[in-house]
Amino acid sequence: MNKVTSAEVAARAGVSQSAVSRVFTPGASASAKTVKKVKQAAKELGYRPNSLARAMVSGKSRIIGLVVAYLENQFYPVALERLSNALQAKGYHLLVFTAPNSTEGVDKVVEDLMGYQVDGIIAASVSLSSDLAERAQAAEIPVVLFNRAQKGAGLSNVTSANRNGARRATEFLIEGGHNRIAHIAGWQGASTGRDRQAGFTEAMDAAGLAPFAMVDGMYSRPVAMECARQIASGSQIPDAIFVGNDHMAFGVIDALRGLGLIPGQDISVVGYDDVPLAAWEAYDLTTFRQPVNRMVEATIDILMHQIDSAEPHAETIEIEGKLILRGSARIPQGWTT
Amino acid sequence: MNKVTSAEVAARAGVSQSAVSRVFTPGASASAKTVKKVKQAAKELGYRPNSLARAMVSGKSRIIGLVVAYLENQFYPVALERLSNALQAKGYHLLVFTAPNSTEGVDKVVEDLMGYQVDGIIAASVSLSSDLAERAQAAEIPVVLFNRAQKGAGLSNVTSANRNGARRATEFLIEGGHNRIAHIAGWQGASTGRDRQAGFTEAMDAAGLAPFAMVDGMYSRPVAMECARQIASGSQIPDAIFVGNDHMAFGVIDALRGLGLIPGQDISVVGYDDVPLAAWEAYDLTTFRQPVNRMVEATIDILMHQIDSAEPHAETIEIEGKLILRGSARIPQGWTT
DNA sequence: CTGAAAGCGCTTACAG
DNA sequence: CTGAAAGCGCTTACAG
Repeated sequence: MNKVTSAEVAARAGVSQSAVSRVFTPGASASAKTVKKVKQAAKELGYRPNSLARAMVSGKSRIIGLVVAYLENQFYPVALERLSNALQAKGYHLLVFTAPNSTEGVDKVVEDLMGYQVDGIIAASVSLSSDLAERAQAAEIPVVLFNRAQKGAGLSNVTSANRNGARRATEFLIEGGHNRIAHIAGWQGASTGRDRQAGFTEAMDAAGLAPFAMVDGMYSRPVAMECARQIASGSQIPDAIFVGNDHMAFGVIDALRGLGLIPGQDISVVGYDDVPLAAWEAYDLTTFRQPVNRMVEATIDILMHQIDSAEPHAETIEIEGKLILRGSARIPQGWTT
Repeated sequence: MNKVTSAEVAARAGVSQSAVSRVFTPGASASAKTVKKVKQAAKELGYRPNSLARAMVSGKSRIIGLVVAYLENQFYPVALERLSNALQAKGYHLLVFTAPNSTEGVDKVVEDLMGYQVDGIIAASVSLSSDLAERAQAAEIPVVLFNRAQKGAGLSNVTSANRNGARRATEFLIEGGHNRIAHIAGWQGASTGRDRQAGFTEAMDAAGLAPFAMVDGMYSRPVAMECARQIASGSQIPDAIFVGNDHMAFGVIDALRGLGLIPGQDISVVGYDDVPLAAWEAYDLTTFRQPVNRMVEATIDILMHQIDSAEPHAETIEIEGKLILRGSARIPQGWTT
């Protein structure tokens, strides 16, 4: 007994194939008697509706495509898990495609995804070519960029308020009395990297401070470690480093300790994201939290809304985060919040 | 222009719909002239074959279902990424279902998966009811348990040689001169937790040593931390702790440090997995490596083989790992490898 | 409420 | 090599 079909169930239950279909279609009408007979027969045969056939005729696959570049940064597995849970609760599932972090790579993968007739696409930490963005729109499949902004492509974006957040993190450092503040920035090829750097610069300018150093850490642990070593090895070293994300900040802390410097004491380190590891004692990282839960909710809201509405339009959502105080950075006198 | 179909391409190219299909079906025959006309028309229209329709008629969806319980333990995101990459290279994709770590929860999710006509299922770190295992077999869909063994259910298993590995890790500790060795075990409801504990016990017995303590850490960070505090707070404390996996070992190290103990100096800590974080300086964890790459390869081999073969049978693969020496545990004199 | 029938977009024998 | 036709397993008007 390989695949059981609705026709077989119908035969056994003594009803038409349409009746079986109705029993398994939410909202369709069937008498209590029919429902009972069909459910009974279905159970005996071990029948489940074929989701693929259903998708073909209804035009809705209830599959959402997720494109991710790398899961090394703990922020993404966390987001993936939340996304999957929330989507499952709504009867959707995630078809996962890993992609190289290049526009061509992502484009190829998104095309594949479109072939699967996904109802929507979430692209995490990657960008699409504008050509592909147009194709997706033509195919009427909603795309939302998660944790990445891309203006003008007609795509929806969900990010935290990166510029604000970075500004506030930097202000925290300034108020803490630091005045040799360096920034190991997020990848400048990504909106998050640029926006956070802009926020840093804004706060420094407002305080009349020049950055001690400002380099691109590429969202890479080894690169960030190397940057930290360079910055903190000279005759004069910074008294604080604002790092473009937690993943790099962990590397920076490791590098600093390797130099004999104690974060939170000799030098302050602040990250961005607040991944679970940031709270672990080994790092105890002060960081600006990106509210993953709310980012996930917003992403799903947009998707669901666009799937339902005939005339979808791109939305840009920025969610405010908050600074989480821990031990890796000196806390200003009387600092609240 | 919403969805472009093969019929539209056929009309434009001046050939039959079947011809279009053949051009896009690997291995089907079409003249160079036809191929050219069709490709041209397809490009103009932005046509891609509908994978769902293809799956329906061919009976192969080229989708593999992945069931995961939790992504907190870094071992799983790493495995997920490798799995996805390797599968993509073969033209398959991962439909991800998150499941509560209970048999009922997993069963429900696997049923959903079967509804999607997946070509195979990978269940990572979860178990299936034997009832469901039978249903999967009846439906002829191969299931492989990743990092979990379950005998007698007729399912394939891929694990590392957990018992051996744990024995070797424990022997390493014994040869290092430790004699008050505790074990904070992996969850005893899981084969990995039990097998590693068995390996620990085996080595201890062989050396004529009684465990200083042996408790179930449930693969949970907070539980493991609490265990470590209890074990290391008395008047006599262990000189070594073998921990059931890295994820717990990080918590154990944090707890120990909180007690003023320095891992690798005052007390040795050995983990199991060798996740990337184990190599980071903040933990510098000596651990027994589970070869993820080879586990992934084996998983995919089994799946591909069973998808192709008419009469598939369950396979059980155990892959040998190796001890990775770092700073969290004292190294025996003259220890090699 | 229910059944017969059309159709979703493909692949694949079957003739030619 | 190529086209006409059947069929994959469903949902959904359409009559009754």
